[in-house]
Parts: sequence; structure tokens; C-alpha cells
Amino acid sequence: MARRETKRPTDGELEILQVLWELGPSTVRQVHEVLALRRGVGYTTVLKLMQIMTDKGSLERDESVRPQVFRAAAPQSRTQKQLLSDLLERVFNGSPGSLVLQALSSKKTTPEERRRIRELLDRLEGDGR
Amino acid sequence: MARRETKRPTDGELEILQVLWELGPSTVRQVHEVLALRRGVGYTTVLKLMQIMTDKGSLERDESVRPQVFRAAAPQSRTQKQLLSDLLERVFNGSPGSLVLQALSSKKTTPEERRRIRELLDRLEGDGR
DNA sequence: TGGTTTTGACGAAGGTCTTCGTATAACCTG
DNA sequence: CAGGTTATACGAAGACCTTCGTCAAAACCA
Repeated sequence: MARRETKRPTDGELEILQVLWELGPSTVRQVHEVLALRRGVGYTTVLKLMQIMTDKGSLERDESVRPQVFRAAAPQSRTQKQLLSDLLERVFNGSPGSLVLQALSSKKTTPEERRRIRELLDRLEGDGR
Repeated sequence: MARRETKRPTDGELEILQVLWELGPSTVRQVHEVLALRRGVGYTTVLKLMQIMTDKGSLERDESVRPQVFRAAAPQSRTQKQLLSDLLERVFNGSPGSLVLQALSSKKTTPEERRRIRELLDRLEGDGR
């Protein structure tokens, strides 16, 4: 028996999702061009991964055109939210406080971002909780 | 050839680290008791994982006592920071803004946590950046 | 249309991870 | 000290993942 697992994307899958979120629906070749520059991976490697992802449901494929066009099945924001929530549970014991503090203190934020965070905090206070 | 990898702990490793951070230095038996309740894993499975982690350097082992006592090589906060930073790069393109917003909006925070976040934001503004 | 290039499917190698079974070593108890 | 119990080491099975070679199909083009 092996792992019963979350449906977290693997590293390779995430890399491909990132490219597709940025480029929009793309062919294998287009994705490969980006990844080849980034780390010299072969064309069939990318193809295979994308085929597997399609089987898994994380990509969708338009076979009516040639070459086939792939796109991410879920929007970036949803995947981000899911992975963040996963990290929160597995690493921060489900309490977002220290996560947010760590994120804010170790990385640079823009004034605009900070403004929006304050706004959100205000709204949370307003909710009475 | 296979994956050249980050040194992110695997799921199983993280589970053990969590137990050790909570209990402090512990024997395999103690760790196993927690994990067995949580998901029925076998004793030697836990042992093996902890041995591997010791080889990798993520655990340290006191062999001078019997049974041996293991402890996490790195403090929880450091691992949290590392994993958060990793997620930030791989999933949020290195910009913490939306990460923080997502974390705040999807999970409950306490008033105390929000106060500390505001404090930190104030300090960041003060820095002139 | 025939040759060349691009695309897509497939399988398999080699790695990691998790899981245990089994065998040994250490310890304890009478 | 003998017998039983607990702790450790070891190896191997089986599930993924990533990687690519190879071949066939499709598209292109001169």
C-alpha cells in the first residue's frame, strides 16, 4: 500500500500550471519553450506531464484543433487558496495569525497591499469577530 | 535521473516533526502513539521514517539512552518560515500581498492576532517602505 | 504527392516515499 | 542466567513522479 493523498499538484504540475495561468491556453510547444529556458527539460517530458494532468483533471484539452490546446482547469486563485489552506493546516496548525505575521515580516509588501490588508482587517473587526 | 529537490520535508516527515515540536524530544514509541491514534500507522513505519530523517539531518538522535530519544533538528518557526517562503515563490510569484489577503479572508483570526498584524503593518510603514 | 518536420501516444527506467515483515540486539524479571 | 518483551536495523514491495526514447500519425511544403 502507498500514499492516500491530497490532490495537491506536484512540483512539476505546478510549474506547468503557472505557465498556463500566465500565457493562457497554450500548446505543448509553447509551454515547453518557457520551461526549456527555465531548466532545460525535454519536449516529451512536458507533453507527458500535461497528458497525465489532463487525465487527472487538472488540465483541459481542446483536441479539435491542431496542435492541441491545453488550459488549466482551475483558476490560479482557487489553487492558491487551496494550497494556502493546506499549508495552514499542515504547518501552522490551522491558525493563520503567525502565518500572516511571518509572511509580512519576511517579505516586502507595497503600500497599496498594506492598505488593502488594513481594509480587510477593518472589515473583519466590523463583523464582530 | 529523477527529481533534484528542494529540501522540503515530505508529508510523513512533517507529521513527525509536528509531533516532536509538540511533545519535545521523544522516543519512537511516543511518536507512534500519537500517529497511531491519528491514522493507524505501524510502529516500524514510524521508526523507519525517523531513521531516514536522522540520516537526512532533520532529526537528531540521542543514542546514549535506551530507548533512543529523537528531537527536531530545526525549530518549528524556522521550518514554518521556510515552507511559507517556498509557497510564496512557487505559488504566489513571490509577492506576499495576495497570500496574506487570502489567508486573512478565508480563515478566522483572533482580535489579538489582528492587533499584532496592525502593529507590524505600522512598523513597516514607519520604515519608509 | 513524397519527403520532412511537428505532434502525440506509449512504455519503461530510475528515483523517492511510505509501508511493513522479519531478524537481530538490548533489556527486564524472576 | 533463561525466557519473554521491547527496541532497532534492514530490506523489499508497491505507489507515485519525472524523465526521455521510440514510433506512428498528422501537418506542412516544395
